[in-house]
Amino acid sequence: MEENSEKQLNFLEEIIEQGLNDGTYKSILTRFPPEPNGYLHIGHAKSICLNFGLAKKYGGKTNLRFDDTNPVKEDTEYVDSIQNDIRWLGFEWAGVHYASDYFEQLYEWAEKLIMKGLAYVDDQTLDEIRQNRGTVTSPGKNSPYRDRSVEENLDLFRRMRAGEFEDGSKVLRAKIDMAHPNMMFRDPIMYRILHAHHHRTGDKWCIYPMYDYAHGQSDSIENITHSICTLEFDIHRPLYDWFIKQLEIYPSHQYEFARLNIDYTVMSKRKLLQLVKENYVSGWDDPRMPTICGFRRRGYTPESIRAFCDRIGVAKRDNIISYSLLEFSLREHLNKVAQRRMAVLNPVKLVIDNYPDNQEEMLTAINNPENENDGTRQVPFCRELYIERDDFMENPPKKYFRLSPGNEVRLRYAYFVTCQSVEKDADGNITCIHCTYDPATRGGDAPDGRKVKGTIHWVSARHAVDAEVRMFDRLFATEAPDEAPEGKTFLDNLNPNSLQVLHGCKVEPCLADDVKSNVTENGVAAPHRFQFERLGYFCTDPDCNDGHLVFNRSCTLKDSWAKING
RNA sequence: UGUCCUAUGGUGUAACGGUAGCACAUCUGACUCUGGAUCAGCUUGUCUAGGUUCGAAUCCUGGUAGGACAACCA
Repeated sequence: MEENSEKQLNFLEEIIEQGLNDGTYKSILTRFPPEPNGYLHIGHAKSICLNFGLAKKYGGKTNLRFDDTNPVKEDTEYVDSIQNDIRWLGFEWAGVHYASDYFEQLYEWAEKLIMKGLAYVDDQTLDEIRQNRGTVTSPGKNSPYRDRSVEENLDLFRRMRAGEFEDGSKVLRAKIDMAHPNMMFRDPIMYRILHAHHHRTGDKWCIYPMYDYAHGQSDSIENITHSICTLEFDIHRPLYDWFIKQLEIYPSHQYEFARLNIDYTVMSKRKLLQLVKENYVSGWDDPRMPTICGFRRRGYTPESIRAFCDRIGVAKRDNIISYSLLEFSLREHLNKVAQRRMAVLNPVKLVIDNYPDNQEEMLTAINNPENENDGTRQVPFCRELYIERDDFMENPPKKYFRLSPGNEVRLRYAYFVTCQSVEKDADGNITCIHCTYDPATRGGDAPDGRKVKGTIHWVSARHAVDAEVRMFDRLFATEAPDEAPEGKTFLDNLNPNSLQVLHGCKVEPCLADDVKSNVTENGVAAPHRFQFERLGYFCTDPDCNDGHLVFNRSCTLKDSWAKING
């Protein structure tokens, strides 16, 4: 298995191993380069796991670099959240860098390019530049300012920096080829004038470099060996290489992989921002959001997200991963580590008529059958209990193993009970189920060896604690929410039932104590996670306070009854 | 009438000229004090047409399909 997985390398691992073997580099240095203009999402997690994971695997390092070349969109709120999320995922960077740290160097290199006759100041308007760029199938036209002298360009560029010109009145362009079949080469803009306050450099600059002029050089300055990015930058690579070549600086190389897509969700920062800003969700960390902080609040573990990223692989073809793979990764981890508790989400009262009214007892429950070290706990039991409404049917279909008139089931870790009768209200709703129990089955086993097919969970009505439980479903109702018909947008694909809040749920009393301690994960606050038996995995929400318990459903258990039942 | 990238089961991803494998999903069965977990098993795939070769998922050519590129965004 080990041997096998070592042999089956993805294309990036092959590139790295080849470079290591032929001595192109002694060790590798990667970077994760987010723009601080939004929160990280699961797609970034893929990139993080790749960049940090690859470096780790080959004994290299990874820099965190904020690509902060557009002051109007960026904010320190985002740089904080990004660092938080990377740490929580379990990765540590070698150094934190900012593209803005390199503004001075970038500026000097721009002058160098001007002096080599490879850059010029263009006075055309935005519109003119657009017009003259041509289209993908037709060549562009040279700017009338394209042949200014080196001296004039230098003078103008220095005055741009000095703040003599209005926003949008001039740009610095690389002088390449306005007829190039690759649009990226049609005299790409290197600098624009932006009299805007930058979150780090303040008002020092009024000209800011464009992505193409900043990214490769930033990689080069840091001696990044492998600059790994998503496919849409593929077409930028020749430009990336061009600047490095003309500047005669360290040759970092760019490699592209296909970004992550998951069904029933959207992955664009712009759309996620819109969901937040227009209040379709409660915030960036709404548990329905595909953001890292959303998944964290939903109860996902760093381990499960890393396992997911491992499993989806990496290649260059477009892909849409099934959400169920994410849930599988979560269940796989939580099944091993989450303690079990009993909680009744939709309670109906059950009375054991032959159990003495004045009697109470404690029963022993196993905390986690997957981990003996988690031990056991005591659960209070008495004459009156709550069970799940779904666990009783007056007229059950075939193969229904749960409680029904005359049928015997096991109350988990407690007793066998048999349903004798039900009480109903005027509308015919069941208000109370009457049972008798067999005292000999204490703990859940029958000394006479008789078996029951069904085991149901319960909580003592006298001891239960109230809780609010938030049931989440997919945020979008359609598999590919980005694909909206004419006149519609992705917002029309929102699932109106993505959140269902349940009040008056009844949970085991010990949960009230469980919730009191603080949990951190890699230094970041994290929720308590439990398996509510037979229901799914749930975690505490930050909205919990002293008198009020709030749980989020992270995911359900696999439910083969639901399948049978349709 | 552009340049570039991509094409393997339902979904992902391996196979590097020599037995198409793995995971998820699906379906069967076993087991079970969670209709969970676990275990065993079944079904399902090389876009297409040529070419090279003893042999092609793999190399070559054409086609088809999908994607990226025409922000003073990244």
